[in-house]
Amino acid sequence: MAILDPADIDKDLSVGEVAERSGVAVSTIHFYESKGLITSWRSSGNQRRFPRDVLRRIAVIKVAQRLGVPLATIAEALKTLPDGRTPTAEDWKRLSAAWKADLDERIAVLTRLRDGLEDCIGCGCLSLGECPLRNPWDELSEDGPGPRLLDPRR
Amino acid sequence: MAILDPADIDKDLSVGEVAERSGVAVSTIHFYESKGLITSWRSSGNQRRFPRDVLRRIAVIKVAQRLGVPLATIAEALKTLPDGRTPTAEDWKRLSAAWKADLDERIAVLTRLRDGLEDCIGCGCLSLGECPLRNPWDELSEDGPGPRLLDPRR
DNA sequence: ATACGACCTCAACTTCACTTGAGGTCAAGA
DNA sequence: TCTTGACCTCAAGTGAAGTTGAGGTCGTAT
Repeated sequence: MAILDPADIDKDLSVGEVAERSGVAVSTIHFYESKGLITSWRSSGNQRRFPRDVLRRIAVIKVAQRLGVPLATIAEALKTLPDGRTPTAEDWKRLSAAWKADLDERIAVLTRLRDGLEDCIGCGCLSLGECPLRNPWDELSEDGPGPRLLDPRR
Repeated sequence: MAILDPADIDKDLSVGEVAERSGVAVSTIHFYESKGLITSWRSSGNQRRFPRDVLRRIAVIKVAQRLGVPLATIAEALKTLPDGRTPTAEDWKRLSAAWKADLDERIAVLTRLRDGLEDCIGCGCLSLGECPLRNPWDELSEDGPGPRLLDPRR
C-alpha cells in the first residue's frame, strides 16, 4: 500500500505513508507526536492514523526549522492557533512574519561579524584593545563573568 | 593574587587567573585542555600552569566560535600550526580567511532563505508545488530519504 | 592548629533533535 | 500455518559544548 490508490485519496495516513510523503523518518514522526507538534488517532490495531493535513503541518515545521526556529518554539506557535487547527495561509503569514524578523536579525548579526572580521584579517590584532572582534565579549574582564551581548551560538 | 603584581608580569598563569583574564569559566578551561585546544604544565602541587599566550589562543577560539566554527574544527586548525605554536598574526590571517569563507556562505544561505520566505509570506503556498521554501527538500519524495541540499541546521 | 580558598579528578547531568535497539503485536499473502 | 513486513512501546545512545557535584589535596593567613 505504498502506492496511492485513487480510492484512498481522502483516507487518513499511516505513519509509514506520512514518512514517505513528507520525507521524514518514522522515528521522527513518533518524536514530533511525543512533542505535541502533530497528533493522531489510533486504528483498531493500535496503529497511528494521521489526518492528511499532517503533511502541511510537517511542511511548516520543516520550513521553520530551516529558518532556525527551535522545535519548542514551533510547538508553541502551533499551539497558539485557535482550536489547534492546521495552519491556514493566514496563520502561515503571521507565523512566518515573526520568524522572518528573527532571521533578519540573525543575518544582521552575522553580517556585522563578517565586517568586523574583514577589518581584522589584515591586522591580526586579536590581542590589542581595539579589535572589534574581541571587544564585545573580551572587555577587560573586570565586570563579572561573561558579557555576552549576543547569543554566541549564532 | 587576583591582582597582577608587576613582579609576576611574565610568570605563567593559574587556571583561575586564566579564567579571570579570558572571561571563560574554569571548567571551560579544563574542558578545552581535555580537547587539546590548549596545554599546560603542572606545578609542584599538581596545579595547572599556563603560558601567557594561552590568552591569545582562547581569544582565537572564542572569535572562531562566534563565527560558528565548531570546536573540533578549531582544534584541527590549531594543530596545523607548525610546532604547535600559538597563532601569529600571519596564522590568524590564514585561519580567519578560511573561516570568513564559511561565514560568507552561511550568510548567503540565510539570505536566499529569507528572500524565499519573503516571496512566500504573502502566498501561504506551502502546500503548492511552486513554493521555493518547500521545494529544495520537499520534492515529491520519490528519490529516497532526505534530499537535504544544505545543512538544515544552519 | 586550623580554617579557608583555590585547586585537583572523575562521573554524571544538561539541551536539542533525533536515532537505534530490544522485544512484542497484527494482518495478509504463500 | 507460517512468515513477512509494517507497526507498536520504551529505554538508551548520539554529539556538541560545556556545567555541576562529590570527594579530596595544597598552601597560606589567622
